[in-house]
Amino acid sequence: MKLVYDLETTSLDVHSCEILGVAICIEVGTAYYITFPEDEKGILKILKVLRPYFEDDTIEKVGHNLKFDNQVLKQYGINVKGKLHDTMVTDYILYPERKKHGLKLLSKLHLNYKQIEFNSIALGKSKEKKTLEGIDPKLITEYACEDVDQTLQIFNFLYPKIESYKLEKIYTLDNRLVEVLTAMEYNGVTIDSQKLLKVESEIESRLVGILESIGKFTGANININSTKQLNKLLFDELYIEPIGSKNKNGNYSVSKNVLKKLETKHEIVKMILDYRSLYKVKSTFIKALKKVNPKTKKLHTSINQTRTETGRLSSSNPNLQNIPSKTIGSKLRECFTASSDQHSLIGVDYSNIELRVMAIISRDEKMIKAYREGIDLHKLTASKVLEIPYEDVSDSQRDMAKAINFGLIYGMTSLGLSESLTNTTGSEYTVEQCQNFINQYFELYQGVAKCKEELIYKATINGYTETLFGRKRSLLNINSNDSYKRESAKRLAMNTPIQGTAADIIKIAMVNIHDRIQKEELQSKMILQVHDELLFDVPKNEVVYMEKVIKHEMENAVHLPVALIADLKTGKTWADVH
DNA sequence: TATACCGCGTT
DNA sequence: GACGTACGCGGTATAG
Repeated sequence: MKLVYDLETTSLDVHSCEILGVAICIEVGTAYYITFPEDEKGILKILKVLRPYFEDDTIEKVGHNLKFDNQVLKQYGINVKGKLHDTMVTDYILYPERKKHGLKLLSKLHLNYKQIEFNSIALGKSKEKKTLEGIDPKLITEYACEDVDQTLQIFNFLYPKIESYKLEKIYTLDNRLVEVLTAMEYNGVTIDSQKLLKVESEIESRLVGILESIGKFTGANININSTKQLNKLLFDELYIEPIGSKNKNGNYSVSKNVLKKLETKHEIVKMILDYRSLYKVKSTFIKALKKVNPKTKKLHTSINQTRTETGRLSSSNPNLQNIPSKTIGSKLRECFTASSDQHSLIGVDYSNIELRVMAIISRDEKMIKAYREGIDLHKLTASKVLEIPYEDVSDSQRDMAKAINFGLIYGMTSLGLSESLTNTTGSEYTVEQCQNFINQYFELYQGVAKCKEELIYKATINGYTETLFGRKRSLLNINSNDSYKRESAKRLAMNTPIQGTAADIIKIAMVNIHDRIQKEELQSKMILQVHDELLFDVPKNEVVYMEKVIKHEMENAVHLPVALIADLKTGKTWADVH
């Protein structure tokens, strides 16, 4: 038996919404039984009746976006147990290239059924604030029961495809991850708001200072944030010679890279660059960290499981995966703290996971040997490409090689590499030099060169590319007549297996760590994932044990020809442990 | 008000 | 004419 359910709530905020009703659908043979409490006051009664079923781990659960419903239930003290089948996740696994996986859309696409639209029954002016609060229970009942019925039908339609597309491993992994992400979102992260305000005022005063300096060269109220106004100022009024050509809006690019090249032409350019980076921090990141939930006093991000084409997770409202880490960024990461004085943060990241995956997928002998012998791969690359002894590789030469190694993962072209090298090393590299580096690179790592050709060939035949665990991404443009589209698809044929396999691996580790925490009834909490990094909030008496658990589960998530290494740090703030 | 585009933070 | 992956989001400009 499977229990299918769908909650209707007063809002999308899991920490402050109220449940208006629960639609339940149980499949008995081929007949469905659907119910929904029409009496608003009956909710608690209904939940009481349903609780044993929700918490019964022998009953499998089916739902659409269970991460939401299960958080709401948790808010009501119900911990859902048992195997989860999420139709949103299932559709994503089958069709990751489709950006949307909403229930109504799936109903139309897969069952050709037109569902009642939420907006047609909900009240509210702006579309963000629509609510079911105060709506006739009969209407909600009709709506909710249709939702839950369609969910089961979609499940029955999609589930067999998982097997026929050989996606069982990924299906199990991603659906088990639902429970992990539910807990992570629900836990939230602790923000030191006092410190945040200090950082903000510091930035504000620096911004005021810079604006004053800039004012000496400009008319009254110029808006530095406007690329159009900046064009007028730099190129028309200050007669700086522009670089490159005009974009489709008739402006020259005034991006960071361009401005850096213009820095020597006028002292205002440096000021603009400083202004930009500070303003970005204030307008984007400080603002984001202020979204602490007043009820829980935590910052709750949304961890999206169905938005990327590679299998990675993404984070939004706010995005906590792009909090700066360099220079000024460390100030921001200091604001992410342990939840109390009795807790610590543990930060852990996979060392070079994508390059290790590259070595594994390509079975390149030199790469594998280097990792087995603990040789620094960036240094090795530098020594071979630059034809100098391994011991003589300088830090900047290592940086250069690192950029090449990364470029490889992204499917570098000589032009892209020269941009990147000029950026990361600060000195100029011609396109010809870079083409030479690339040639040297593939000469050195012949297994990688061969693997690249194979992956492209396979994608051409299959129309898709896949990770080590069988996660697929279709590449319809791989045979396109448009060479730009075709070359782009070729890069994806190579990049997706690497990025996606790394994503699969950390997901496996997350599930296993979460299982340990549950089974051993530990109080530690996983609170963030940033692609190759995990962050935990840990009671001090569990620190030593958790360090062992986390490191072990990450390094042993899978067993492959190249070992995985997890570097771990414990401290008070995210800045300490990164 | 909605959409397009630029720019930029992370990996 | 562009020109290395994957994202989310803040800003201005413009269309309706």
